[in-house]
Amino acid sequence: MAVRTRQSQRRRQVLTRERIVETAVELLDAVGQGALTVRALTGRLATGPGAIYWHIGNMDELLEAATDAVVATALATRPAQPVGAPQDEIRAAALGLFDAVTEHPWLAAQLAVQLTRNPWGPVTLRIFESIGRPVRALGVPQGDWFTTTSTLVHYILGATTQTSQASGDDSVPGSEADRAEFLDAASRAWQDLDPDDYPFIRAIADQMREHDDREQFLTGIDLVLTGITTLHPPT
Amino acid sequence: MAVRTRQSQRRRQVLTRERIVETAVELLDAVGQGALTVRALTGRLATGPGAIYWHIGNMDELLEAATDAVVATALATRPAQPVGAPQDEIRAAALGLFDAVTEHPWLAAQLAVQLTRNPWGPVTLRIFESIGRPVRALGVPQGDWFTTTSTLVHYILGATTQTSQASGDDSVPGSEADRAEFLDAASRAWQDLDPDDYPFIRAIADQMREHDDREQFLTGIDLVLTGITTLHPPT
DNA sequence: ACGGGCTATGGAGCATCGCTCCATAAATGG
DNA sequence: CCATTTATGGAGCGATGCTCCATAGCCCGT
Repeated sequence: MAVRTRQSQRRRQVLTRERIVETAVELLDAVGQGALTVRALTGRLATGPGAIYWHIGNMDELLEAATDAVVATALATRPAQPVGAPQDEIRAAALGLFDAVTEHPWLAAQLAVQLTRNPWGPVTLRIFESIGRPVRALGVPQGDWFTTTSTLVHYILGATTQTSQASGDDSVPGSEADRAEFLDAASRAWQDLDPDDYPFIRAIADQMREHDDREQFLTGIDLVLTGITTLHPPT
Repeated sequence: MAVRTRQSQRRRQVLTRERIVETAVELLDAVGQGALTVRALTGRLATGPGAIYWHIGNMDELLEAATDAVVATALATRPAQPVGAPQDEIRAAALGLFDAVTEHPWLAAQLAVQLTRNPWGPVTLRIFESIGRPVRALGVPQGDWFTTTSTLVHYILGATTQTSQASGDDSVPGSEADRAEFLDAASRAWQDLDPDDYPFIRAIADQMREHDDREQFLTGIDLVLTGITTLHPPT
């Protein structure tokens, strides 16, 4: 009976919520944001909508689960116990998210949407925990833990959501040449703006063309960290 | 003929891109995010889809135009010439956006989505200009204008997109009592999390229940501003 | 061994969406 | 006054998320 029982745990092993989420991520990675439909899922999984909705309940719920899965692996690369300085912990977690977004172009939009629709969902919670722990280790007084961590998380999410490949297609990450071309076009467009309405944009058009997203992301992190350690000097 | 010409400028004044955007904002404010459909628009404007698509081209374009309109008025409340300290200019612009989001609940999701889909669209440009000008006045060296402003804008957008009414309905802003109830429930849920997985979240559950979004938003702004003035001390 | 009850499946189909097409009415220009 | 252009609104297409339901597979008590 032991054998029967072990087999029965998976019935015919056809469908699991886990397997659905997994294929959803595959589909999102391969074809892009707009291609994750229940029909595409039924095709890949050789089943019908009823079977999927038995496990998943909602399309938004599936997207949330897919996002949570990717974010979890992105943050799980760090060891459980902190090894370096708290600042490095924060940088590592932030970069984990940043790289996950560049690797999964659909993640940026999903992070943003779920941040608005369910501000304290599992994804936000996970990120908050990963950033909050080193913030605590940073010597920030307990009364400021929440606000300080919020500031960091908000910056990270704002920056990662804007850092998406600006290619026409949604699926392919876009080559380096495409990116250079895009930045060039944008920079030129900025030069042509109305000097009365957009003097500042025109002034930074050059910097914008030559900037590196990842490097700038880290600079922003350090800027916020500087603010934190200035307001709360380590004892 | 002059009279004819003046009349002809507006034909029968039935449809304008401006009028469509205006009704779109009304609809979004009244019924909520998911209720802005072309059919709802044709109903309110007593016309057909063809007429609307003659002016608008795309549903996303309409949403972008609506967002841009609201953001423009939110930022336009400030005088053209700076009157106070650069820090106050930045706070004013940020609060303008913050209040616009609380007034138009759909704005948060739209800001987020457009930030990912079109990172350098008109909306982002407008916000960048409003924040960049006081950043320049802050004495930040020219080479750091772009990065510094980016950091601020990213924090502002990240924070405003999370600050949405967490009510079930999408339309009504949600009463004060609803918010208190929601925070209470969330705080209690956090207490019940696994202590091994979420020690930090559990530790800040109390602060989370009692926090004020707007106040915390401003604290975050000041934190970033502290980082800026620390890295770039005013001469 | 076997049959009732629960779990899970996949297909048919519904309501609704964004959007296109097109006949045509209104304004313009020669 | 007519030909041309501009603008309109309705019919309808393809596709979507999701529900409903007949039924197949599995568990368990007898």
